[in-house]
Amino acid sequence: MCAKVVDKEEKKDRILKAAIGEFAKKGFAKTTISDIAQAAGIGKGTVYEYFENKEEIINYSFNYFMRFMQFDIETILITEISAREKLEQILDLFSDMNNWGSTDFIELMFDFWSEGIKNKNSRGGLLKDMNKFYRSYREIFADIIVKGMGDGSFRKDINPGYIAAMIIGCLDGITVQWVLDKEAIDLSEAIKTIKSTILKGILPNQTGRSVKRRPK
Amino acid sequence: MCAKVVDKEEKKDRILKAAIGEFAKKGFAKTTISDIAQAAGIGKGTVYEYFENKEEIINYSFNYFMRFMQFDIETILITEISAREKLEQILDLFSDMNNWGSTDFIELMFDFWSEGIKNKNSRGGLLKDMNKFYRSYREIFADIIVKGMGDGSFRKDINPGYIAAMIIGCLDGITVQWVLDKEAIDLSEAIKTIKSTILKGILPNQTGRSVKRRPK
Amino acid sequence: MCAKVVDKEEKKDRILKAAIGEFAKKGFAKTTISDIAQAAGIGKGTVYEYFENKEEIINYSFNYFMRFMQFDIETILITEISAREKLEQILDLFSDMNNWGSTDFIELMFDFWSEGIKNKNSRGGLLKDMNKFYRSYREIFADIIVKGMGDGSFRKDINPGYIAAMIIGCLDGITVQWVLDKEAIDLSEAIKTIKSTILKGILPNQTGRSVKRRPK
Amino acid sequence: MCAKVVDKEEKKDRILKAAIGEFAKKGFAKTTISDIAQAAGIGKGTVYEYFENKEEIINYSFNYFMRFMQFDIETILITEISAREKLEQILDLFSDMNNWGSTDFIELMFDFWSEGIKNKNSRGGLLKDMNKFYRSYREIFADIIVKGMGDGSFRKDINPGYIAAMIIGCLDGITVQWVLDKEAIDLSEAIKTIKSTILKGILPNQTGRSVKRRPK
DNA sequence: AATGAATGAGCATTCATTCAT
DNA sequence: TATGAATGAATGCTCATTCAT
Repeated sequence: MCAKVVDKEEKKDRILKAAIGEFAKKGFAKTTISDIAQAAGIGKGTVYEYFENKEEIINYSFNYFMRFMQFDIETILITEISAREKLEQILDLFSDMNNWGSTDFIELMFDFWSEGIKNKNSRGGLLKDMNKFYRSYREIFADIIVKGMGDGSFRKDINPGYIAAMIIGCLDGITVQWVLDKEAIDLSEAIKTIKSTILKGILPNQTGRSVKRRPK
Repeated sequence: MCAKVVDKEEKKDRILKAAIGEFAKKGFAKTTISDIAQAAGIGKGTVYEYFENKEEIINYSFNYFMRFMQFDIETILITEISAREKLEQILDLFSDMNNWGSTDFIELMFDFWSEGIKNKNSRGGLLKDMNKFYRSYREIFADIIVKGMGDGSFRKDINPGYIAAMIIGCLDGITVQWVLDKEAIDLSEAIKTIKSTILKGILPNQTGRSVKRRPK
Repeated sequence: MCAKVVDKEEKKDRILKAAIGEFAKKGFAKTTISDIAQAAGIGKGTVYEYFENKEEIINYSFNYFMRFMQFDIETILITEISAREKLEQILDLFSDMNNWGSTDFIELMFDFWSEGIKNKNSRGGLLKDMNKFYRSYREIFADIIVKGMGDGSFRKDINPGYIAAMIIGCLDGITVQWVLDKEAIDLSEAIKTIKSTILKGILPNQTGRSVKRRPK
Repeated sequence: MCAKVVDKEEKKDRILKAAIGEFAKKGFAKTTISDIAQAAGIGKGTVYEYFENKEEIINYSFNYFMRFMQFDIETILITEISAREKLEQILDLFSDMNNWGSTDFIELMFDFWSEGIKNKNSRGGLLKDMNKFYRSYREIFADIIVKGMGDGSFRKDINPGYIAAMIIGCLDGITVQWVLDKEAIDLSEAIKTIKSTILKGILPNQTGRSVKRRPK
């Protein structure tokens, strides 16, 4: 009776975009399918034509969410600069969050963590997606570290994977503190500290000079 | 005048303990008041004799939750050891989480973050409590840093508060990654990296000694 | 675009009718949404598709209730008869209540009064509706009185508005006594008394003269 | 263990007085046993030592309620004045309600009517009490009417019982309208109208003048 | 395909009543 | 007697999901 040719993927995207917007505003729990449908400009029932249930929307929305969170790391990665500079520039990117109008999207991260871990034992793809994301993120940092280790910018006795995990953890963790208590934490200042401290931690001792000065 | 005598505080505690247990298992959203009552071995209505509503239980449970999370930092703090050693020992404590049977309680942290931030605009005491906790935690670390800076163990050009925030953030952040993806992250290994990297980042350049030995 | 087509107003009416029936049987307090849904032959949740909450159902039901209570005054009003005759005929209508199978609906009036006054301080529309009804009712009677005053059927020294309020009050009040204690009050008899007493009260003095002037 | 000698009746009264106060403030439905106990300055459980259940409190409270409503009719009744004057003075008493600080107690009447009629089919004593009250009230008025009929103050062709019912109904009914819509009804003015209209309705025809003009 | 009307499982919360002390 | 802690039945309301159109 009612037929229409539709780009299914386009519409799915539209719903997801709407969902993320609502999720950011109210969190998963307080966002209803109705909210999402309305935000997407479609009928409530239509949502179920594209997603099995609310959980699936949440799961799918993670990748969409990451697009909002994504900093333009790519550009930095392909630039011809030293590993150390790459690292520094990427870290600097995070200070930008300071200038976002609201931290709604960042706060949504809490919901994803919570939801993801709850799906731990289910077939749920969310945790898998989240971990895929974290793993690839770690890899990016690890690659830089490895590169730096290779050209002597960084110490040789470090484990690139864990340094990567640590850097990401540091950023996540400081973001948590900042989002929860903006009065207590100045994000830029915090990231400056992270940058310089971690760099000192992975840069070779006294660089070449000291080695030269004090050869064995 | 002659009524059943009950240690209200003791009972409140019992309910809270039961609540935390249920929350850890199922998260806030999926834990019903009935669950809590049953876990506490009391009637549903009784819960409301001790708490206004579910939200209040959640709020109160944070402090209870922290007791579970609390590592025995106190002992380390009062021990007569160097700032550096204190720092190292405290960080080592976190590796213990590895040996906890389940990470249910740690995962609950996600719910607290999520719930706390949702109360952002309400009079809700949860966010306040969480921030109080984080602030005092930062202070503990900052005090150690300051001490270390005073006795020359640590560099003088660092900001103790942000170093503290960074350490805590690092631990939180790495815990997140570990909890989400235990296969990818070995907690002990990660903490070793954090420990050594941050220490290198805040320890003074080995310059002092070399300078002495080789003054200009 | 292609959705179930429902006459929302028709359905709202159906729910209201069911609600009124339940209310009449059990009163507001003891009527549950479930009762109403069941009586309307729909699901509990459906009720909430049409009404915000129970209070709204009560408020809306007043107008519906009045339809049950409404006597066919209109017909009398448009008939070409004297003011006095109109008044008498309208009062006679009330004797009809005698022949209603049950007084459940009349008794419901008590609930409306009680509920309406409780909404006194809220934005609640019930009291407003009730007062609107009473005001318009008074106006109807007042108009008749004024007409009768104009053509000399009624005394000139009476206040039509208060006479109207008195007549309505009389009817309400006698109904209360009758409903509460049918053994003690014979409605028809009571209304006869009201009719003749009030008429004597508002008819001009000296009926005797007219009899003399226009003897049969 | 806990013994105390108590005047049971005195305490029952205290509870009833407290109950009526709470009922007037919030109505039956919204008044909890807790409220009553607190207002009476006793424990919740103690209430049940004196009353079977909430319904019984309501039932018993009617007589208490009437005490608040009672106007000092007695004084007027025993005064040596004419029947007509008695009637007028009693009616005037009702104008006093105007000066009561609040109409909470009057509004409670709605609850009693509603509750009373609901007990219609139960053994409930409330309806019985209410009817007893109304019957005795009618009797008081009827007695005055009869007296007036006897001494020629009032017409002989009236039914004292129904005139009494009508007067009381009039007062009840006008009070309802006034309580619901004080802006629309001026109680004193309304009672003036009632007084003069009913009096004209029951006073013998044509007063002295017509008699003088057309003596038999 | 699209829709939104219909639904009922599920939950937080209230409160009259009981009963151990 | 007096009490208030304990209780669970009862209820209003929400919302994910279904399905007739």
